[in-house]
Amino acid sequence: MTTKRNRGGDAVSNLLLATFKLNGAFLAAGDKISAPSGLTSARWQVLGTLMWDDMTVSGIAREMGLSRQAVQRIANVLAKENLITFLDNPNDKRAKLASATDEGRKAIQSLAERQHAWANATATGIDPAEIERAVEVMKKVLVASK
Amino acid sequence: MTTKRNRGGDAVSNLLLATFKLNGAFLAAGDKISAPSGLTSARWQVLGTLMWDDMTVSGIAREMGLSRQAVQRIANVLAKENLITFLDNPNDKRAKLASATDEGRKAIQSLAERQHAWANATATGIDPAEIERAVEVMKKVLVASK
DNA sequence: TAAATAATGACAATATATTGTCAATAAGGT
DNA sequence: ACCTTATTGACAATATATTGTCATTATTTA
Repeated sequence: MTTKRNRGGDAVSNLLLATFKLNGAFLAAGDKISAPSGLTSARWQVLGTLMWDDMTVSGIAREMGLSRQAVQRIANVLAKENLITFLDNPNDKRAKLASATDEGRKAIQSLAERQHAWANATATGIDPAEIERAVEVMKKVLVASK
Repeated sequence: MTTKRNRGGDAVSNLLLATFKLNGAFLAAGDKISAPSGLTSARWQVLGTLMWDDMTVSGIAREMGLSRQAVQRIANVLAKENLITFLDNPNDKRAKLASATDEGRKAIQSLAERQHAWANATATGIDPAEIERAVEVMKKVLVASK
């Protein structure tokens, strides 16, 4: 006797497909939005994380849900482009603090306008509460999927 | 005067972050599920698309929302591993039909049990209707984001 | 039917991301 | 203090995915 998916299992499977597609679409949109600033979705995300707080690479990875090494690679690229710098971390000799430079902050700020316009446009015609509920469900599934 | 994100725009931005994280978690889960069959998330997805219908590489890409070349690469790998074959397509001399071999079908079937168990387990404790609503919202956003 | 346009796979370059290993450092438990 | 365990960045190998170009084949349009 084989295990069958129940209604919940089917729903999760459909959520999986929807997530893959939406992920691709969001990445494409992000690349379009960030291209004029010389960035990409991935670099924008890492740089954006550093807008308010200096953080270690490992910390960024945890916050973003990516592997440490993926973020490390991006951070090294950003450092080479002088969008971030690494500051000594008094709390850990290994893990320096990544910190956005003025140039990096400018790059992010120049994106904000386009990002806001895109996000607002994308949301038009959809009940915001609906989207917020969807996000809550996704967070639940995220925890349960592990 | 700069454009500010409204509630909908904020919601879409949060959806974006949730989508990225869930995408990563689903890929990790998929790799775990498919590893015992010698597959990965990506290969499983392409192979799975061919369970019922033979399709061209371009067709698979459209269905999956990936680039043509990404699917082409995976399909070539699957062909090399004898999990799919390319059949002549009477309708198009360029685009052969990718078709799952018996070996490929067996690989997918051996995954089904584990996938069902995972999907059911992931869904437990969450109202299926909630997940279904979330999927509908994501589809709406997918269309709007382009 | 002829010509313009689009779709397709091959090929290549590049970006993104995971996994694994290693040595250095940190953190926790005894 | 000591020892075990965990975290971290460097390095490397590999998988995933996009973008661009090209020649070939299909499709649409005039």
